[in-house]
Amino acid sequence: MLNLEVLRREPGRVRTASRRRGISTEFVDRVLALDGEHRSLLTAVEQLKAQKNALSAEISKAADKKAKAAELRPRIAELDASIGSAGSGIPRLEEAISTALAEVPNLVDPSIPDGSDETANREVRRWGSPPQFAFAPKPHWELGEALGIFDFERAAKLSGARFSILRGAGARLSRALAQFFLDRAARNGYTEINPPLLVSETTMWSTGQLSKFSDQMYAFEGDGDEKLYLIPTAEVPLTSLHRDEILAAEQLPLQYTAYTPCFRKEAGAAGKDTRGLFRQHQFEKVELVWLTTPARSFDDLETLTSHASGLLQELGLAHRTMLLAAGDTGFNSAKTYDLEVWVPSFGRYREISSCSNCTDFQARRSAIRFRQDATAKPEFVHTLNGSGLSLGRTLLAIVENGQRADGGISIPDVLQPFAGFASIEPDGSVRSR
RNA sequence: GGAGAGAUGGCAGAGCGGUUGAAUGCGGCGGUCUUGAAAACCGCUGGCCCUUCACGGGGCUCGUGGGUUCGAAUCCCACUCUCUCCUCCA
Repeated sequence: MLNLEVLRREPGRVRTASRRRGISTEFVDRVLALDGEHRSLLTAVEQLKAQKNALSAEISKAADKKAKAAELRPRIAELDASIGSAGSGIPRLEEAISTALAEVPNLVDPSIPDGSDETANREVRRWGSPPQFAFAPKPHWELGEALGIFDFERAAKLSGARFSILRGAGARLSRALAQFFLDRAARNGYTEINPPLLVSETTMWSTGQLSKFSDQMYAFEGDGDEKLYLIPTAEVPLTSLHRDEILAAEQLPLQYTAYTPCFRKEAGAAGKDTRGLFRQHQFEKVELVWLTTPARSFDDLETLTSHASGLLQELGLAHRTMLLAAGDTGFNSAKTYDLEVWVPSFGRYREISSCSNCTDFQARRSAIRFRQDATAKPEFVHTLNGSGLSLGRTLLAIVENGQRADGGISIPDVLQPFAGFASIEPDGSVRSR
């Protein structure tokens, strides 16, 4: 959520950032008008309340409280009436302001490129080069089905389109990836969390998934009247861990990681990436989250991105780092790097990780604050998140990039100790070195 | 699923319906003392919002939302959460 104060003080900055995202700036004047009205009513009501409180104090100090109360009652009743009429509009205004504000995306950082879509994204780094095959490479769904390590047909039988089954060496490889990613996360200072996969509406709202993206998520009836949502990413529970807390500056940065399934409806993605593992309703991911201070959050974003990129480097997968243009940057984010891995069947780089600095946007919604020192006023932390990495997409990249002429798969060296094998043979069996 | 207990400031823990935004202890910050530290002693120490250049002034806040009252942490109602016992269970 945007800071109302920034809107008041620097409406021009808000307009500029919104225009860069390609969204209407009409809300700026609307919110400012509502805010002005709200504040004048508030001041009026508070003055009346102060008068009333003064009269009550007079009663409490009087020798004969009953008599004093009787004497002042008519004046108090008058004040009550004024308070009621002056204050009646306040809840409506507050509601209108917060609803309007909650729908405005984060302000984009000045350092990111202009542009309304992904064609304007800027490539900032490239690592490795796509493998050259002496044969016609196959897509992972063909390889995987032939090897018996992926089964899309039976997955469709069980659950419908956009579900997958990993089998034998495929399932083991996926588990090895999780182990590898978590192992590296631990080395990089992340604390591993095993969070709930169903979270409350409040939690979804506070990380900015609601109310804008409810059509992307699976919802269930909870015990009370609050719905429960299946997490679309572990960013949600990890970022919310310290909701409504005031942290000490020495605690920061906090780095968390979690290996979880993620669930997305993929509404609006009809016809896109319909084959293979690329886009699924259920997938697994190791997520990396930081809670940090405003002073260092953009440096921390570079570190976080390098952690994700480092995994691809260790796996020997060619990839590039894209700085997203304003129009392609997500709702919560001020600045996002996407990592794109080379996928032979697409003949191009495809997203495998997205690392974002959400600045104070989620922290304000979630009330996650810190104190510079014991006497300082609490300020909002900055939250960062990135995938490190998506298991399905990494798996398909390994299979496609590691394929051999005979249809077998070579496993990256670094993964072999975790997997327990060095290759998958054409018959689906595994072989150590 | 059944029965009971509770929710107060960073923590622990008081609180006859009327200067109680809240005793007391611990913790934290500042000071005195000390070569330094500890101990001891003194002072300060929640959050949100409005207003003010500032000093300051004001409102809200004792799980949440209502109600009673001139006045509620204290009384009433509803909800949420936590804990204990029984039951069930991976």
